[in-house]
Amino acid sequence: MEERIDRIKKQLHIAGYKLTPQRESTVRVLLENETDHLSAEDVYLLVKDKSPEIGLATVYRTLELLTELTIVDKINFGDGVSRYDLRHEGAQHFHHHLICISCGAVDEIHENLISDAEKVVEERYGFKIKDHRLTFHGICHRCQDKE
Amino acid sequence: MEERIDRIKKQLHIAGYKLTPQRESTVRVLLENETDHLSAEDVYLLVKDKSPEIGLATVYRTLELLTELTIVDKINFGDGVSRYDLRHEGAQHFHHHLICISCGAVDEIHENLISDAEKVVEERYGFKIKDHRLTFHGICHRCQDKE
DNA sequence: GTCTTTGCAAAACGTTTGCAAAGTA
DNA sequence: TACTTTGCAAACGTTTTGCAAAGAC
Repeated sequence: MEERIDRIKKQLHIAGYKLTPQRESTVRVLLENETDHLSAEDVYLLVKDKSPEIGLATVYRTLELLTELTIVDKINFGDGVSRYDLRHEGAQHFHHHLICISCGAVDEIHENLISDAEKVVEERYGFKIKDHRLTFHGICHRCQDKE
Repeated sequence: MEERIDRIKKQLHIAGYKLTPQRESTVRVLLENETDHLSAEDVYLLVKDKSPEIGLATVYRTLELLTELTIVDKINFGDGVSRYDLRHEGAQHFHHHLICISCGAVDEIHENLISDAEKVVEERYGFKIKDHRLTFHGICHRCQDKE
């Protein structure tokens, strides 16, 4: 936890930014809820519990900054809000998501499922890949068991 | 063109809806701009050229309806607007996208690049896939040539 | 003292909704 | 007639912005 905060602090400094108390609170909330997919509002409410003076705009600005530095990834599951997901330590690729259309759960897949696809895209389409988004929509194993 | 309109008309009728002039204009715009990735506003402006009386709300309602019937797919490239993409005739899977972070171009890939990944997801994660979204972000071949 | 960051409120933006009028079977 | 669809304007929810105050180096 503390090492990860430290590393993020360094990343900010290198880019010319400070890890202010508000930014640190925001980062901590993201770290403590790493498997969730929090919206800016979600983050704001959680940060507010511990630092009630924080403003929503600051949370938005912090999330934008973290996105720029690829510390978090901004994702959109099509429900009208952006969600923010910490990029995993040393992961060169953004993980994939399984969205259950029955219960709404969002599960993560951390193994790389598309290295073959990437090869095709780079070689056959001459496209230099920097990032990707892969999301499956369907029925999760829990909802299938219920039936 | 006309056959595709007819087929969509039938799909609407089966589901209990009519192909009104406004809906037809909207569908025509989508067909005429099939490789683009139009936002609701884009569609509205194009429809307005030919049918100036149409309202933006009608376009939104039509696009929502077409999405429900899986005639179009609603996609979100993370720029704050939903875009609408005609599902290809007989395509059992939604196509993939290459987004150039240099020039903003969005290219489509119609071959299925992720059948292996889908197998893994279904078998190893017990997830019943209904749909997917795969987008690559990077530098397109045109921008690479420019350098 | 300069430059960055913050909180607040207002504004902006895309999208949805209520409703009365128009259209359709 | 009963039901669907439309256009308009207003409302909505999320995100961004202007600005003066506070903070950091």
